[in-house]
Amino acid sequence: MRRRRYYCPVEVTVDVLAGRWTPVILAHLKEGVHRYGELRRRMPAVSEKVLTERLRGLERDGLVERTVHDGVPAPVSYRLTEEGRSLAPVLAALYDWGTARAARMGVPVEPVDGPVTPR
Amino acid sequence: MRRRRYYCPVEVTVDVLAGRWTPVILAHLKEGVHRYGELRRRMPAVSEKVLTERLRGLERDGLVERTVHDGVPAPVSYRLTEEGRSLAPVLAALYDWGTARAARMGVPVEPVDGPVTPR
DNA sequence: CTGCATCCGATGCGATACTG
DNA sequence: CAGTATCGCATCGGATGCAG
Repeated sequence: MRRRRYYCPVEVTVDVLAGRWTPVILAHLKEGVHRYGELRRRMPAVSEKVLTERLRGLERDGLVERTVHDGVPAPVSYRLTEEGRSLAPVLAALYDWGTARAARMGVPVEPVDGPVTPR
Repeated sequence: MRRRRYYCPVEVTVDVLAGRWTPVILAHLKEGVHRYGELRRRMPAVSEKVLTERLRGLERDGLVERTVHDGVPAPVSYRLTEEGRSLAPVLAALYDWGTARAARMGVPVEPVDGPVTPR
């Protein structure tokens, strides 16, 4: 973990989900196994650098598993670990509130490759 | 909102909850109205600068309401707005997962409910 | 008590170019 | 296809000092 002492459980969660894109990556992986390129398509606004950095960090924290498959070039897939799947309620809550907030604010949300529907 | 386009509802939520301390502040306010000093006591690791910045931002985003009471010096209290209270499921999920994660990792979480702990 | 002002380092993030 | 390497800006956030 990053800090010595925690005074609220929320601080623990925030440490793991830190960064602008970490929760978004996990929300997509919650839907199933995804290739690197699939994640890129679903997150057009994130740079390759940041996407890779976050995936490495999530791997280090034990939330995501990286698998290199046979093939040329070698396909790489990412999936949630058991620990990562335990975040499902958090990710669903983030998703639901974002949906409602966007509706209240009249802000459009345009998923790529069809809806990214949780659950 | 910060960005023009959203490709996933989670991005909307993350924009509002951005920052290391924002979710923690909201989680404390979810428990009830709090004075500035009470928030300081419950969040010993955050600086006054950041706490004030976040509270102002949350006020701007319509999640928190700031009230100056009579008295010298004037007491100031903070409470969630209706929009802020709509975050309750998100905050509860963050809290619950943090609690479980800390237990799995053997990391202690020590809430400050009593007197001030000086830094 | 509740803050604001200032400084400043650390980190996050985006853009671009390049590679096995 | 799935990354690395590099650069530079922006933002975050901690420390300190001061004020009404």
